[in-house]
Amino acid sequence: MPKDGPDLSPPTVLRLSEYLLILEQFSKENKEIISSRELADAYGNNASQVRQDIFRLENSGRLGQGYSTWELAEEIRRTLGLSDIRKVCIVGIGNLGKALATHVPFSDYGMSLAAAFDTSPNIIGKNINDLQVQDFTELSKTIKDKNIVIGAICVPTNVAQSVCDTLVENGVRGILNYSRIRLKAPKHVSIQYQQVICSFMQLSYKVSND
Amino acid sequence: MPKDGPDLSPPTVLRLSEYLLILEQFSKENKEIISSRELADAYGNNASQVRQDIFRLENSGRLGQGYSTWELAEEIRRTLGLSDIRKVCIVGIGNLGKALATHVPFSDYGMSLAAAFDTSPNIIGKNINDLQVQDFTELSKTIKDKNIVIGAICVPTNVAQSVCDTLVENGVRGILNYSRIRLKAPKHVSIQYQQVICSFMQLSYKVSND
DNA sequence: TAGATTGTTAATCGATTAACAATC
DNA sequence: TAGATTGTTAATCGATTAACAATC
Repeated sequence: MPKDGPDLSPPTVLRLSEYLLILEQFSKENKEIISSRELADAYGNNASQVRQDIFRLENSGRLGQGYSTWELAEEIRRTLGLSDIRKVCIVGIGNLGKALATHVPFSDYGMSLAAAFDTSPNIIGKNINDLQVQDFTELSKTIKDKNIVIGAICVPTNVAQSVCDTLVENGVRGILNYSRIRLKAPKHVSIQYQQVICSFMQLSYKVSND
Repeated sequence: MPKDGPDLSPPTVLRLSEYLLILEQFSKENKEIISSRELADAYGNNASQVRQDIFRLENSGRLGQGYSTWELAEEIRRTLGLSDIRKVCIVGIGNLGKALATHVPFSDYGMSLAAAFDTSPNIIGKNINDLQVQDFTELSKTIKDKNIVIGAICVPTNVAQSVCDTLVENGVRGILNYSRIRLKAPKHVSIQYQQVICSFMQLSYKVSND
């Protein structure tokens, strides 16, 4: 029983987060029990991998009976650290930042968008979802006061590194980077790259080769 | 010498596309030669993996001398199918679609944004980067006429599947999905999921566990 | 030349898939 | 009960890392 300590592999963590969206869907359709096979069909992998992923959780289904949609979702949430509402900020409220702020369902998944920053006077003070866009100069204070640990960088490439530095200085440990440069940050900081152009390139390769 | 046929693993394809951004950077700084070590340092992996990735390409560097920044970039582009300009469309020109249309540097990486669609009369006819947003009803004809093979879905979740179906019917074989549902499509169609909330969840896990 | 660096094979590591007893 | 399904170990597969001869 080597089942303790949180040490899920990155692919497993990614899939768990994606299962959560699917479980949400099933939940809405009032499906209370789901089997590894059904989840696999919805996801596009196989039942064995689903069970292997769920096996890593602290506890899970009922032997021989499938998983309770609700309990499984709850357990995934807990494992991903979403039980206590995690606070997030967005830096740079252009089209992209605005899109994230308005369309990402933070509150459905144990997070809350706690602050948004920009430097443009046209944007500062505007409201997005009951949240007022703040001046970038207030970033340090706000992040510390509100205990924000995750930040999305949606600023132009040339200022991305300096925004990253400021975030890190003030205690942010998870960064979603939409700029096109590779950021330098201390090892304790996790960076997720969202380089849209790279996704298009991957598609180009696939389209060329089958 | 088992070096033919295009059969790069997904992680390798992803990294190659990311190397390309880095090479671009070095190129701008007039660095003409780059070693596997330098590239690895910039990327954040190790020289061995860089060489292994490049080894998969048809040809590459000069033994003992490093890689020509320009030639390597060109070879990656070729391998990813970006030599002949690949045409792309975006469906749904809300904040997100607008952000992609304006900020993704398609033309720097062998692609071209050839069409954009929406259903709202407020948006149809507007110009983005010399491109006029078209009525969604023109999608089928336009995609076929212009030979568009890649599409980004930036529409609300409830219509995403039907947009996907229309794209596939008209010959699109690569889809970037920004909606929150899992799309059903024939096997010859590649789908890349860009579920932003999942990226945030992955960060949450990392932030919780180190 | 000697030091640096690639191309390429081999070794290691990790992730996926298969299998099946235990359970409901 | 019999059929379905999980939990978990073992087997397979693939990706990363190490090593080093060949080359400049």
